[in-house]
Amino acid sequence: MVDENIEKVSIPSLRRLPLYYHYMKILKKRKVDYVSSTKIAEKMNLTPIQVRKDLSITGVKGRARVGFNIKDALEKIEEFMGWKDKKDGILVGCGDLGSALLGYNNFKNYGFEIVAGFDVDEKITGTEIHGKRIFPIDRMENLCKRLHIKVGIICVPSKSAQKVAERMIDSGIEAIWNFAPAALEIPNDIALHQEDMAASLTILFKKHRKNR
Amino acid sequence: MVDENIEKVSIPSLRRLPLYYHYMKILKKRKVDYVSSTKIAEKMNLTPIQVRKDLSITGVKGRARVGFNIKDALEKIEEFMGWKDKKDGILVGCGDLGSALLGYNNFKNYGFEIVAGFDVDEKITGTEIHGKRIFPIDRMENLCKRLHIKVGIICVPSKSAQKVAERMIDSGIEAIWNFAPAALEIPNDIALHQEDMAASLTILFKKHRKNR
DNA sequence: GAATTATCGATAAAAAATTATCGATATAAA
DNA sequence: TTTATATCGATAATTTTTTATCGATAATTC
Repeated sequence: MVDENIEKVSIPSLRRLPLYYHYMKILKKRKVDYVSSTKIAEKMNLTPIQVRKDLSITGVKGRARVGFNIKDALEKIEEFMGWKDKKDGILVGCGDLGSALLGYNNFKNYGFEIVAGFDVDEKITGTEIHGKRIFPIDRMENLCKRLHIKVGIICVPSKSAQKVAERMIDSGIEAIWNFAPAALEIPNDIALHQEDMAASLTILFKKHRKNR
Repeated sequence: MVDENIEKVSIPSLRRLPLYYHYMKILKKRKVDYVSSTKIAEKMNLTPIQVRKDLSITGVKGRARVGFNIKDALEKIEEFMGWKDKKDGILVGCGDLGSALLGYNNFKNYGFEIVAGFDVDEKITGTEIHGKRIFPIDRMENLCKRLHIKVGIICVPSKSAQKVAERMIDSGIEAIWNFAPAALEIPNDIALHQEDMAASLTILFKKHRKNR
């Protein structure tokens, strides 16, 4: 059931589900057992209907007059979001942002782990950052293929991003998470998610303007 | 015209516009003068119609059989996205991610600048990170009010995020960019943009699954 | 110079996402 | 025990977003 639905869920829903999850995590810590869609919706300025609809896709069932069992809901969200499947990834470009991501502790909560970093800078290759070993880029293909790594994070400057992406694809990477402000040209069968600070900032400012 | 439309543009459009922008920036560097929606769409696996529609909201006009003048389009996108208006912000939580953002050079391309960082850790308050001064949190209200700062970035651990958000609001902050994996409860008139690694990762993996 | 073609932009159609309605149900109050 | 109420979940309506259609236009080819 989940396996059928995961293909049909909308991106906005995928962005909202983690919010419900974060909130329910807090409630669980406070020993709360149930929460209603009304309550959740209030907290995040959404409609209860939307919250119910989003939650329903995970397969969790609510109880009339009571709401959703928090333990169940957390479980179902984790399952649906695929956070229980372990996935390894590599990161290229160990500058400030790359290093920060290498040390980002929350990835493990979502089933993800960065197993190694790559960089061109010989001053850092051979060292460790946040406990992750950093290799020169020409080691990428071998390492990825050997460990069957399918996820790559790009944190290099824009002008090198395309080249790195191509190299990742040659290394067997099938999903690219791009933090460089660059429009990558990649084959249709490679998954790409663009993390765009420009877009984020603009969305924030747009909301701000609307509020005034 | 832009002022009317900015209220009506969809979030997905706002996420796509920077991609067109990045791509056209590259073309401009290569001395290309015109590009068609067909070409752009091809590069990023979209439809030409969607590209035209997105671009049209910025006010840029294309030429039949030729496409869009790149210089004009870049200009119009910058204007429409509000990247020409200068905005200052502060950042709370100068750990790995916070520090990386303090040193993120691209913000200035989008009219944004972080003018100061705040932290509880006395080992770093009083110092500078990437040239930005770091203050203890109790200085926030005074500084924000004095400099009329309206934008705040949260990079603290989840459990402190709500408290920091409230403190920001008390300090006059009107737009919050939250990097902590926490669902903030804030008044309706405060703009909030959640940067959620959990959501991003999941969207990436979902795309990946679909491709296989 | 006429025919062909690529592209735009306006409008229409289709698809997707959000919101509303309402009967069913479970708890609490009378 | 009965009544009132909060909530769910299914379905319907609405709104928003995406995609298709098509005439107009500008460059290219014949």
